[in-house]
Amino acid sequence: MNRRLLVTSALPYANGPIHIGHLVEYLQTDIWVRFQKLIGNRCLYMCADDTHGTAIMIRARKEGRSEEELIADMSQAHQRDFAGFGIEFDHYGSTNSDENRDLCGQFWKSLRAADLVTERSIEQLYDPEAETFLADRFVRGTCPHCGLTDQAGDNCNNGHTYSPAELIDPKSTLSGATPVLREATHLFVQLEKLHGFLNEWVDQSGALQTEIANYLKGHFLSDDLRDWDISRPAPYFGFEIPDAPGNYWYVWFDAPIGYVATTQQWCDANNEKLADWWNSEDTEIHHFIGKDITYFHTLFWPGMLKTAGFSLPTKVHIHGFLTINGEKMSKSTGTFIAAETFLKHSNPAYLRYFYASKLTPRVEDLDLSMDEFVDKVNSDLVGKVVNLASRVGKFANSTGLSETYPDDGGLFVNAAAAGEKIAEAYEACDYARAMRLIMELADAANPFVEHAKPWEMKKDETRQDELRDVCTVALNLFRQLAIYLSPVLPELADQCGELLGEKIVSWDQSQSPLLGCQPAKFKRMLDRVQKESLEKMIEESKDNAADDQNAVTANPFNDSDAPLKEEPLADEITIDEFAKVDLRVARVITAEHVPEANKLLKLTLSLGGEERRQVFAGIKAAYEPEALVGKLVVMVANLKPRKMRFGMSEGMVAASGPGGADVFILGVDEGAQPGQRVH
RNA sequence: GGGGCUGUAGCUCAGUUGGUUAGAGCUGGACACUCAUAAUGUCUAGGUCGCGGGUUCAAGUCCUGCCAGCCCUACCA
Repeated sequence: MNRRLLVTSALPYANGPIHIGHLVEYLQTDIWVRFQKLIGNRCLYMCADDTHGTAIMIRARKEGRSEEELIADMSQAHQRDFAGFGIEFDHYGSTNSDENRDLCGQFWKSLRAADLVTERSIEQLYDPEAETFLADRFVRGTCPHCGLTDQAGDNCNNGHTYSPAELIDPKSTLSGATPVLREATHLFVQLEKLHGFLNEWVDQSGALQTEIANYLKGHFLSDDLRDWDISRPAPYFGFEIPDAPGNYWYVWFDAPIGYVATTQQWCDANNEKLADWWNSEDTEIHHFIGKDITYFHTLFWPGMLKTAGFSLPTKVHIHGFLTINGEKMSKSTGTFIAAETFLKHSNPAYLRYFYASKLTPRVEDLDLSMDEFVDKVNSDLVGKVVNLASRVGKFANSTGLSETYPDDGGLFVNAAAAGEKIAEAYEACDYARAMRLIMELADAANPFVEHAKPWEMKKDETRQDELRDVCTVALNLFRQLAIYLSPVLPELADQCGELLGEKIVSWDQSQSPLLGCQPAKFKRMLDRVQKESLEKMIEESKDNAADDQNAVTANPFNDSDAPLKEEPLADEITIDEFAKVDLRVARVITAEHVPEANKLLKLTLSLGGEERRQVFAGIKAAYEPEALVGKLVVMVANLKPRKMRFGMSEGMVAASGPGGADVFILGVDEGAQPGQRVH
């Protein structure tokens, strides 16, 4: 009996482009959906752009255009990237749609009716310049516990946690303004009232991987569930709450409802009923998400669905993050690779196969090692699979395929039988296992050609029937591989279909051989990965990141680019070379004018204890001597002493600026000790 | 600090309900072949299955204690 499946991937946020980390999820989902369709299940793949929230509002403002323009562009870019990787949605929507607004209203009414909504006033930092409330990540300042500067709004690098209101000298990252504390009324969902339901769902439904169920039980469900802050005061880019004017639904309220709204749009266009998909015992709902958004999808979302009377997820498939060469993706090392950049330099089929070969049903991070990537794609895909077709393709074009399937020592039957296990692996999202099983078949197929020696038959007029039989076997074994791989490599399946004149549309085609047909002229199917192309990809990603960095960090403070232009960066040095420069913290003990000098002050610096250095510094126009005494400065302590007209200068005080009155001595934060080295 | 996961050949991993000399692919070495995208085939090398106890006729496989790595979360599990 055929199943009905509704499948979603998390909605990508309209604040940035798709990168290869995102693609783990969309490819995992796409492969699953293609597999389901191939085995004959009715399956819809729904996705949309997640468009609301402060970040979008701010970005649009910065770019000087409306939010609608921004999200329209972003949606187009996202869909272009997804299409480039062969990710095929049945419908791609947007959370900023009429359908979504209506459905949000419907969910909201249910929450009200169930008496789950409560109201409370909270204090939050407010940016008076940008005229908006600030989420924690939009505030930076000094940690109230340890004094570290430029720390995030809720925790510092030393591991202290605090509320943004406690930050010393807080600054808004949006405008650079000092935020003020303001009170605002927020609406909350009392999730605790659904505690019993959630306990049971997490424990009994089978919708969650066991490690996730354990995590939820230990982490959240063991205690009272906190109220969920579900509204944001104006200004906010989103939907205004109908019965609470001036308040907007928090982006995490309307985002998952976007799954339903997108289905609604698809239904309207295809003359189907929403209830058949979101309110039916006969439809399974499968969400694919990353581990970072676990609790939105496993606590709030089921709670909302339950309350509003929709079907609960049959399964929430949670995956880990992508690492590259064992490390987190990083802009500076060029491993933060945009989908677009990847497509420019490489073939999406490679990434589809590589991810498939690494994905398991567990919540584990997936590592993309460049060397492994090259090895795997070249030896598995090209060496074993594509090469199988390539080595008999030309012969087959002249011989055609036999009318009856020849004796192949049981290879075809064996591979047909393996289909069941492979299908089970796909179903369970254990693609790594599926790929392993398929490669075993490829490993068995190649020796057949080797031992049959078709090239000898080719030269002998009397052995053309034998040659045709070998081609028949080899191409049918290849076709089985192409069918089994088609969820991962749809293009290869198409090429196989073209070669043999029968499109691959169903898993069942793997169970019986194709006979008596005339293969088309053989065309090359897949090139080997060039390592150099990956290197170029990484180089370009570095450049992109550098551009980004400039765009992002320059903006909020409006820093000019003139200083850097006037004095460009020096040649790169190694850390060893840097280590030769011994910078030390020093305290200014005395500072006096040098009568004969125009620009110099004579300083005595202490490196702690009895260590003293006399330094002449060209800062007369910028600093009064009295103001310097007692100050901590940074000096170059191992600079070769230089004899000046006024005496020996035994080092340099570090300062920036073009000179004259514009000189700025480097200070050191409180707590530093004279004599400490600067690393 | 707490929770979870992992630790098997140089690398990536399989090892079913404990049962004969622990497997695959890649890499390395030797040879062969030439149909094929320097692809392929045959042979071969390489492991005290993280370490120590225990249960058992028998443990990579079960129990226990350590050690290491990763992930999550932190004066709340």
